[in-house]
Amino acid sequence: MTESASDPEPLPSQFRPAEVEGPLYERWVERGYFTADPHSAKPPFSLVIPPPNVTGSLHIGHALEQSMMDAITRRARMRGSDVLWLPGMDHASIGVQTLVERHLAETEGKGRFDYPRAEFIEKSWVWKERYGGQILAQMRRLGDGVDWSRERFTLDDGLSQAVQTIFKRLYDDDLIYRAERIINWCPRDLTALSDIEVDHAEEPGELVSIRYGDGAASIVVATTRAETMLGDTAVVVHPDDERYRHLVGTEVALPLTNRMIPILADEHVDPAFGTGAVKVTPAHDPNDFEIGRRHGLPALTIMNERAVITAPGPFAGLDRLEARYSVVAALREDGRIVAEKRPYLHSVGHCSKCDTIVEPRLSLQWWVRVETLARAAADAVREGRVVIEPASLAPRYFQWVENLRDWCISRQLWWGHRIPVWYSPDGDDACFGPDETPPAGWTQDEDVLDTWFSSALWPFSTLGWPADTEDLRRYYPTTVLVTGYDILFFWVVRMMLFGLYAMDGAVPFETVVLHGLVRDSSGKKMSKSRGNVVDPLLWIDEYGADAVRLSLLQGANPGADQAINEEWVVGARNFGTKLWNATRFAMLNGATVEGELPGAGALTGADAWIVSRLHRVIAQVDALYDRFEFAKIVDLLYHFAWDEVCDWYLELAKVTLADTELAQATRRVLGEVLDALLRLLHPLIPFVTETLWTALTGGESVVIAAWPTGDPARVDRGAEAAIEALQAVVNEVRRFRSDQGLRPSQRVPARFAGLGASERDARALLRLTEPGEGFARTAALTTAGGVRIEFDLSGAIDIAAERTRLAKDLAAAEKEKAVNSAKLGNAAFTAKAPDAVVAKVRERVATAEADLERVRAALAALPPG
RNA sequence: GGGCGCGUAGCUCAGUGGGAGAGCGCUCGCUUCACACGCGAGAAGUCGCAAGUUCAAUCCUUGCCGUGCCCACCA
Repeated sequence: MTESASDPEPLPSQFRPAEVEGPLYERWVERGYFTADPHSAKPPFSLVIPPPNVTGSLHIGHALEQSMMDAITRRARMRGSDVLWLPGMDHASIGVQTLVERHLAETEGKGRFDYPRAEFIEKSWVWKERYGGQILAQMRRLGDGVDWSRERFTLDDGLSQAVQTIFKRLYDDDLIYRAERIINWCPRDLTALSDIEVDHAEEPGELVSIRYGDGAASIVVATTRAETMLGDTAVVVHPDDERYRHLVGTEVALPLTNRMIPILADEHVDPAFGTGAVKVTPAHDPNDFEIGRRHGLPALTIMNERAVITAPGPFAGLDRLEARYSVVAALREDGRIVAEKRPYLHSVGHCSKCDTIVEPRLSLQWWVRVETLARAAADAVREGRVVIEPASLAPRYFQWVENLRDWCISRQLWWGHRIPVWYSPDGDDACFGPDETPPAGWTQDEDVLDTWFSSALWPFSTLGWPADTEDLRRYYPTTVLVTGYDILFFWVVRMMLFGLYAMDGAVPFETVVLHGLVRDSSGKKMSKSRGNVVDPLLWIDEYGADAVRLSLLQGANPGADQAINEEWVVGARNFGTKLWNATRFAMLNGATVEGELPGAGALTGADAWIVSRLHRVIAQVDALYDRFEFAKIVDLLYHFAWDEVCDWYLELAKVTLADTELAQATRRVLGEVLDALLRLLHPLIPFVTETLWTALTGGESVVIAAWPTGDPARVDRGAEAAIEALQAVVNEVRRFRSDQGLRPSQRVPARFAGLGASERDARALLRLTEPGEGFARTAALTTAGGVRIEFDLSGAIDIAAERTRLAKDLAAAEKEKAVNSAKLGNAAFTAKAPDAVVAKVRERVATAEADLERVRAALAALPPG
């Protein structure tokens, strides 16, 4: 840095995000801008962060989600609300436990069961501190205006009390129960999983057909899981299936064992599939379990929790996949394999955390009875008490909530909320609340709760529930929830279930704003295996947080996935630089926010125009915020700032700034427009706007500045029309100059007719000088406004090029006239089309005729040659 | 199998029953006194295909093709 202390420039020549973002953020936090005040007279506006899992670091999707929330809350704050954006993290029970186990295996070579439970949990807390801290640091880098004084964690004391309280309430209401059913079991993580923690994938397997029994009493069944036959307790056929009618009620010998099993009839069977006969393994298949229950069949468990065969015999001790191979081999040897289809493509469920093939397992677990809760959750949305944005995603919500099955909430894990049920030595069970003490000698259930159980309480547990706190009364229901559509089922639905239940029918949030997934530049899903994952922090380091935020919001169409690419971020960074230079120019030229802005009638030319445009834009931005249309908000402000303010207004201001009479008004308008523009952009790009706004206005912080108000009285149609006419002339002449190969710097003499007060502006923008002595007309240009411009090109004009271009214009105008005249000639059109449409077509014919006129005149004015 | 969505410029995406748009990329020109992370000019699309409704279809309806997602089932 070689800048001298007397450097007259109020701003350095370039914005350096890395140097200013950190200090700016810490100042905002220290000054308490983000701290909610329940005693404030302002209206409350609240939202809770979807708590990131403490499994690692933030990804680009978090950056998008938090950019949206930050924009929403910063604007709400500027609009005069008492804003609470509550931050926190989720303990992510199975997610973290899996990672900790993996970490311990790598570092200490030990498994989970090599540690006492308490020690394992201790190690998990160490993990939480490490990665949780990383996540919080990333949120600060992004600029999240969260209330750090209210940060929560799903496993902290208060939230644990909330979990225990609602568990007991549900238990007492008979909405939580314990039952033995088939659940999804991960043989590696050794825990039950809910349906949505299982990912299904089409995979090649085998379908083998096996003959059970012999001779006339035999029946052929097909299976993809031959090893489960060891636990078969029946064969079922469809009751109407003529092929097997004679066998129903008889028994058949189960191969490889000495057991006789019944052949039964059940509606579940599809006679058209396979042989129409199904083997039934009630302990290892959910459908078979239901069949078994209907017919009172025994359920034989033939595997242990690690999916190793326990059924006595030659297969005992084999893993399920080894057993499958061995069982088929043994059957083949017995001549019982009738058919084999391999590969056979079918859907296989995998543990969403460790990818192990899940094993349906008969198991005693805790369940939430969802029927009544789900009905209330559906009603709340149907009745409009909760609004889903975009509305097009509401069917997804209903599809889920209306087909919800009871929720398995117990997990055979250690990291999480332990189930608050105790058992007496006699085996009785009872649930105890946070302030109750179980009788001596009773022991607590070993299992913990599904991580989503505590997440479901997040909108009110974080505010102090079950205590009747000031925060809870003021900030519940929360105003808006921002989250990905992919989490609708996991989280949003469950918050609805529990929120309505715990809060006596009060919804957890008034609006759900759903965003899509951030994908790579060609629209592919980001994944570690593809190697196309981008780390938002790397981009923040290189281009600044504002650039990353803006590039993400620029693509954020409601509920839709978006592609992201480094080039997008570069473009967003460039926009920040543009703003920087525009503000720098304004300040170097005495832009001011002091004093009253001259009234609408007192402004002239470009000053009146840009103020008018500003107020239109403010109104449009407000309307777009109401629908959370971030991509459109960015588009609108981007083009207003770049095209209108920078490309046109600043250039026109250069003219008036040189005029002693007009300069003062322009300095004030410059200050006014940039002040408002920076406020409008602040929720999107907080750092650069803060730097520029404080420099421009001398104000304390744009964070606490007022959001601009659109004033219809400031809209000046006359001023807009005048500048539009000027723009038409300037564009036309620029095209002429470019076609003619005239250097931008070359000053060209020209004579105007018909442009009036804007002539000086046009001359300045176009570098046209007054005609001097000996001005000889060599070319004339007329424009749509009836303006005529004559050039003295001293023979330098490329007449052939100009003639070609004019011929092209002529053809376009002729076509335009023909097309629209034809419409007017169509009686059906003039009779049935709305008057406004007909009038518009008439106008287009008139415009085309005028264009024809001027192009012909221009052609005629061309010198021969 | 059920449901939802998408197919618009080279790429990523907006959009509307009545004149096809943006960003990036591309071409040409420019050290024009805020900015080359810039300025100016320009090229580029049978709006997936077909039929229908309509005075009028990129937009509405139906079918087809392609593509993505969600749910269920897959013995």
